Amino acid sequence: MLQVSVLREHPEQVLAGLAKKHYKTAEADVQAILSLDQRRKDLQTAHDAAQAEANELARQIGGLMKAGDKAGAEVLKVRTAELKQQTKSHADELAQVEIALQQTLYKLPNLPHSSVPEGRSAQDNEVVREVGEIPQLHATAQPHWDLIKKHDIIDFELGNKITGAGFPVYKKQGARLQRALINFFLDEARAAGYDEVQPPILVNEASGYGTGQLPDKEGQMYHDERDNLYLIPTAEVPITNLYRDEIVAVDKLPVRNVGYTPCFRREAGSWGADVRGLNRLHQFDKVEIVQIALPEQSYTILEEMVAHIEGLLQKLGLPYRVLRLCGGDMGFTSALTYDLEVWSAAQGRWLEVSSASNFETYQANRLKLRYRPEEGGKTQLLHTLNGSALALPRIVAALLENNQLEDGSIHLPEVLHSYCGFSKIG
RNA sequence: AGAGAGGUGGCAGAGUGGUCGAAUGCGACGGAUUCGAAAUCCGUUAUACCUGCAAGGGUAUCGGGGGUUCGAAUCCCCCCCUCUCUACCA
Repeated sequence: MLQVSVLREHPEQVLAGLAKKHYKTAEADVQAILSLDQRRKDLQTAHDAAQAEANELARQIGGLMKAGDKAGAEVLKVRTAELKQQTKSHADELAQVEIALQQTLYKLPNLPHSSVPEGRSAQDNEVVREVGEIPQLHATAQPHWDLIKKHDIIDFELGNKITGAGFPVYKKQGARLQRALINFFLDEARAAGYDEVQPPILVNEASGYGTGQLPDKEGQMYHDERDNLYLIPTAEVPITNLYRDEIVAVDKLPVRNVGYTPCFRREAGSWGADVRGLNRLHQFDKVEIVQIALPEQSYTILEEMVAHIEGLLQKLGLPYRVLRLCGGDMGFTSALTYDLEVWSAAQGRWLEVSSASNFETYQANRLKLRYRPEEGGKTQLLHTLNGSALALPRIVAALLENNQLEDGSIHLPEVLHSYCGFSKIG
C-alpha cells in the first residue's frame, strides 16, 4: 500500500510510476485519495475537538456530583448530549471515509523502481545476463514428463486419484530427490547467513492483507472457510508477517530468514498446453529467502539475494538467465523484480524457477513494519524483500532433462550426491 | 470437545464506575557517585492520528468489536486467544 504522504508530495512521480505499470485510472484514484484524506483530517479535527469538550464536561459533572450539586450536573448534561450527537456523526462518517480511503489505496500497485524497463508483457522483460552452457541433447532425448514415467519417480495419476490434477505423488528416488534439494537449499541459505524458520502453512486473513495477497488475489489461494484460514501460496506470507506490527531495532537489521514450505496455488484459469508435467502445479515445494532491510540498503541486498540464487543454479550446473521484469509483467506489490529462469533442454524453453523482489515500503506500510532511525525520533517504514531459493518442480524438470544420457539414465550434479544418497537415476 | 480461570505498558504485576495512559517492581536509557565497575541515588522510558514553523496542545488505545453511562481498564453482549482439569490424540 502506498503512503498517502507520497501521493500528496510527489503526485507526478506517482502518476508516472502507475503509468509504467499500466494502471488505468491513476489520475482519478490519486485525486480521490487526496480528497478523502483531506476529509479524513477535517473530520478527525472536528471529532477531537468535540470529544475534548465532552471530556472536560464529564470531569466537571463528576465534580458537581461529588459536591452534591445534582441540578448543576443536569444543566451540563444537556450540552453533553449535543456533543454526543456530534461525535457520533463525525465518527460514523470518519469510519466510512477511512474505509473508502483504504479501498482506493489497496487498488494502487507499488511504484516501479527507476531501473524497471518499460513494457507490457513478458516479451519486454530485459535479459540482464545469461550464464552457463546450453546442453545439446541426443536425438532420443525426452521431456521430463516422459522421463518421470520411465523411471517411475513421480506419479501424476496417483495424485489425480487421491487429490486431483496438479498434486503429484513423488516416489522412490523422486521423493528422495525432493528431500535432498530442500536440504541443499536450506543449508546453502544458512551458510549465507539466513536464519531458518519453519512457519505454519495456513495463515489468517490479517497475514494475507499484510503481504498483499488480499484483497486482490483472493481467488488464487485455497481458503478454509470454516476457520477462515488460507493455505499459503508462498512462504513469503508467513515469514514476512512474522514481523507485522513490529518496530525492529536497527542493530537487528537486516533481518534474514529462510524457510522451506509447501506452496499452494489454485492457478484458476491458467492451464494450457505449456503447463505439462512439473511446469505448473497446485502444490509444490519451495525454499524462500526473506529480508527486512533499511531503505538505503535494500537494493544492494536485492543484488546479494540474486547472487545467492545464481550460486545455487551454478552449483546445480543449470544454465540460466536473469531477467529484469518490465512494468507490465511485474507483480502488483513489487518495485523491482528479477526472475531467474533455467533452460529446460528437452522442452527447449526457459522455465522460471525464482523471482526476487524488493517491495520497498509497500508491504511494510500494510504490515506496520518500522524502525526508528534515531533514538527518540519518529518511526519509519522498513523495506521488505524476498526471493525463491529455490522452487523445486522446474528445477527437477531441468535436472532430469538436461542430464539425461543416451541410455536413459540421469546423472545428478555432484553437490546433490551426498544429499540424495545416489548419484544417478535409472 | 466439555468445565473452570484469565488476557493491563519491554517483562512481572496492582487497579471493579470519575482527576487512570494507568501504582509498584524488574529491565533499558541518561546523569550523579567511582580510578573504573558493582551497589546506591536522581531522572527518562508505549503507539497512532489531528493541530502547530516550533515549543506545545488535543484525541484514541488496558486482547478485538459492539453496548450501558455525563463519564468505562472497571458493568453488559459477541468474538479471539492463553492457562488448568477432563476427554481425545501425534
